[in-house]
Amino acid sequence: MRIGDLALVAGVNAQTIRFYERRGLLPSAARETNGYRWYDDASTSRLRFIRASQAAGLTLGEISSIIALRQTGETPCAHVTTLLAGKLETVRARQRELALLETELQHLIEASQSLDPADCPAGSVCQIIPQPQP
Amino acid sequence: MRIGDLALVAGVNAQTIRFYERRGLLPSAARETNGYRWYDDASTSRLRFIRASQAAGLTLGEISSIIALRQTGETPCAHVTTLLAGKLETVRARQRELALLETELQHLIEASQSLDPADCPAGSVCQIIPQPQP
DNA sequence: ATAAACCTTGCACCATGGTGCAAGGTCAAG
DNA sequence: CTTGACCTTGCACCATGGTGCAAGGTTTAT
Repeated sequence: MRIGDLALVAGVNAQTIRFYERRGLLPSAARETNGYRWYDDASTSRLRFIRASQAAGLTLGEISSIIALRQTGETPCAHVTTLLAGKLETVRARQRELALLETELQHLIEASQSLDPADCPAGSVCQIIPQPQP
Repeated sequence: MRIGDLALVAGVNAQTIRFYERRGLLPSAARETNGYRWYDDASTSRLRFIRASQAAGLTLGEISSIIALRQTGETPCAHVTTLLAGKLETVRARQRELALLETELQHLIEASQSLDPADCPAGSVCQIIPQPQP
C-alpha cells in the first residue's frame, strides 16, 4: 500500500508517517520503482503500537527507544516496565501538583468574591492574585 | 536600576526581562542616555505579579491579557475571575485524565508481571503494551 | 492530451517559555 | 590603554508532536 492508503487505514496524516520515519519510529519504507514508499501490514501494526504507547503516556522519544531496543534483537520488556513505572511516578507527581493548584485556585476564586473592584489599588495590576511582599 | 540589577532582585534572567518586554508583559523600559534600560520598583512589582500569576497556572498570554486590560483603565477583576474559573476547570479535566492514565498504567504494570519475555511475539514490538486489533 | 489526484523532497511554522550566542557599544578600574 | 563587566540588537535554538506549503514528478481517468 502507498502512504496515502496507510494514512487512511491508520487514521493519521501522511505527513505524520514521514515524520515518524524520520524520527525512527517507522523503518525506512521500501520504495516502488518510481520512488513512492511501499508499505505492508507490519506498518499498520507498528502505527497501532505507537498509538497505544502514546495513550499510555509515552513520548515519541521513549517509544523510539523501545523500538530501537527491539531492533537489536533484545526483548524490551525490562525497559518498557521501567518506562511505565517512571511514567506512573510522574503522573502521580503531576497529580499532586494539580491538587495543590486546584486548592490554590479555589482559594483565589473564593477570596475574590469578597473583593470590590472599586478597591483595586492604582499601583498594581490586580488584587485578586496576591503577590508575596519581599 | 539597570536590567542586570532588576534581574538580580527579581531572580530572573536578564534575557527573560527583555523577552517579557517584547511580549507586552513589561512596558517598554525607559532608557538612559546611553540607551541602557532603566527600571524603577514598579518593574519589580510587575515581575512579582507575573510570577504569582504563573504560580496560579496562568500562561504568559493570559497574564498579558490581564495587564492589557488594566492598561485601558478598567479593573480586570471580572476577566481575572473568568480566567481563574476556566483554569480551575482545565485543572480538574486534566486531573480526570491523569486518574484514568494512572489506572491504565497500574494495569499495564500489573499485567506485565505475569508476562514472560520469552513469549515476546516476533512480529510485534512489545506485548506489554496491548494494541487494539481492528 | 490534459486535468485531478497522488507522490517526492525540503523547509518553515504553530504554541510554550524561555535560553544562548554573536557582534558591537559603554563604562569604570587599574 | 587595555581589560572586564556590563549593556544593545537580532537571530537561532531547545523540546513536543506534528502541520503546511512550494516545486516538482507520476499516475489515473476522462
